[in-house]
Amino acid sequence: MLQDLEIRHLAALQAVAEEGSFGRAATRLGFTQSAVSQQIAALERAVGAPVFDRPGGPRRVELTPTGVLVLGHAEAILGRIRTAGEDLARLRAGSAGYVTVGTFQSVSVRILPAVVKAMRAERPDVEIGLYETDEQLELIDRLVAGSLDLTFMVQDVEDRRLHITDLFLDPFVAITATADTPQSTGPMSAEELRHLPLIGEQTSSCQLLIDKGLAAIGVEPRYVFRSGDNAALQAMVRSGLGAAVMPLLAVDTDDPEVVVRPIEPAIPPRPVGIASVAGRTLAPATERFVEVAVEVSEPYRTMSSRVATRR
Amino acid sequence: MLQDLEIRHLAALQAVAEEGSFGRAATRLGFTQSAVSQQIAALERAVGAPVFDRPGGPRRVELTPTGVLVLGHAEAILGRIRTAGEDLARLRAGSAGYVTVGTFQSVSVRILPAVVKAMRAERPDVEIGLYETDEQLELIDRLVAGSLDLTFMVQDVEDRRLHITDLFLDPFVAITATADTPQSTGPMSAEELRHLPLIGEQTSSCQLLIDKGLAAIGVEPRYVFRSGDNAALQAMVRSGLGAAVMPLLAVDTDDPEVVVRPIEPAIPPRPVGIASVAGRTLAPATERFVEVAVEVSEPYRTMSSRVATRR
DNA sequence: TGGATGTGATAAGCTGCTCTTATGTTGCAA
DNA sequence: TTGCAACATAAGAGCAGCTTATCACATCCA
Repeated sequence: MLQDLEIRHLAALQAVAEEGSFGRAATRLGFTQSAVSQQIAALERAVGAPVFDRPGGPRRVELTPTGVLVLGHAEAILGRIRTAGEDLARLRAGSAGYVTVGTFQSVSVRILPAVVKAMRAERPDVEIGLYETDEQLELIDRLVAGSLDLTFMVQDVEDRRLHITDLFLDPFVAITATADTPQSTGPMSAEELRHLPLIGEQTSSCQLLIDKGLAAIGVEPRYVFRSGDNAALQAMVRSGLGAAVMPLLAVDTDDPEVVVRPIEPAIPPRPVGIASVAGRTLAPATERFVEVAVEVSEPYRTMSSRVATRR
Repeated sequence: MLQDLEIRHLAALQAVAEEGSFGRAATRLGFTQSAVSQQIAALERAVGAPVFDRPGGPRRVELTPTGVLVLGHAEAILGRIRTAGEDLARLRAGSAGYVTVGTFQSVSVRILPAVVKAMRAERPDVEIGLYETDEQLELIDRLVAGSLDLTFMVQDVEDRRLHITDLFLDPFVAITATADTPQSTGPMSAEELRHLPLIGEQTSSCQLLIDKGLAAIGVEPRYVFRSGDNAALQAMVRSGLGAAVMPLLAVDTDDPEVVVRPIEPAIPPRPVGIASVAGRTLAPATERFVEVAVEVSEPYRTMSSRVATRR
């Protein structure tokens, strides 16, 4: 019975309660008195009891206790609809919303701070949530499952479920301790790599790429230490434990104690992109996030081409 | 545009979101797939954007960001309707609700405690609000204005706006200090009253009734003290300052230091009743309050007839 | 690769709701 | 009593929304 309630009935209830008259309420709503009368009758049928006392004659109609109760709920519902409209307007304008983004270590450190800063400056009401892991498959699973709107990723696989926006090519470089690199910083040869003790990541999607790349140029790496943390890895190199092959993005290039050297012959750079689920509608704020990510990674596009093409 | 939203559309949105399929949602709602498809289309027209991504084929349809937002509001609204139904059921059963009652001093002390106690025992979820004043016109104004559901009153006027339930006749009696009343407690004669110093109320609707009644039996009262508080008044009598003419209900008959005596010839008792606004629908809890008031004042009906008929 | 299956969209037709217009009914006021 | 003002009700017109039937499309499996 209550299922037959209609929003229009609730609006009529509110208007009549405020005006104290079916006729005036009808004028306000743009209906005839008869229509409002029938709407209230329908509402009373749905509710199962009269909502107005009609004293007859020129006196105001007044709410019954039932009417007072229903009006309370009606105003809450009508208010909800009003705020829903405001929320929709903000969502449409992209000025508000949630964006949940998957990320991994090197992006978190080099790219994300600038993206988040730009978004906060441009659209302060957009909330950004982050989820970081170096397991790319987990990022993709979460993206497809819907708990992420976007995720940064390395495009090492084709996945037709994803729509990927390219950001830049991140070349693999070798880093060695400055103290252990007397000669001028030329490229690192495969021959040299073959004999150096290496420091690597824990087994991860990135490390697999590195090993595959090294194998392609005939290097079977000899790891003497592994760490899951890029900064720790670089500290090991700095202390002279060995060299490392890392994606450029993961390297702190401001560190004077290490030398960054391209690898010769180059191994294929990892393409970094940002992915959404193919066919899924994105909120404007989310689409803007992608654009901002493209803008912010502009320097890495030129830099990577500089390093990558220097072979 | 948002005005075209219908509750049925919101229910469809919720069902489809939960089922992940238009067809299954339709089954659940008792419609055909086509109907649900059209309902969602209508909702999307009202909202101005798609609420579902339809991947095509046997995959689940998924909410867009707009859909997530609208669904949030939809569930709030549907929840409101559900709780409205529950509230209505309770109101209908009379097991809950607000009753606001006007009262005056003597009723507050002698009648109300028993009524409130009985109501609380019988319907613990009914809330009772009280408003007390000895200005009867104010009680009636508030009742008619709607800030009171009921009011206790003395029926000294005809008022066609009110619907009055009789409770009992409250006789006027004389009280004198036990110490000053050596002879056995016979009725108080007009002659005796004429010579006694009297203690009276402040000018109030009740005091006016008393003076009118006394005038009718040829007594022009000589007041030596006035108080607005019945207990204070009785204390004055107790201390020997004079006698008092009071409605029986206002007298603490358990006080051994005062003697309660009928007046001879009797002056017309005041009829105590409980009033609601004529034509106004009362909540079941409110109607029950009136019934309980009638039950509780039963002893006063027999007592008043006992005293009043003894003339 | 091609058909079977499952899914949503769309067209057509019909039902029924919800308006409007017109009139009835009721309570108040003069 | 009459007149007025307000809500209720009846009847009809228009249209929204449902059902049936069909299309279009993607996946899955042989």
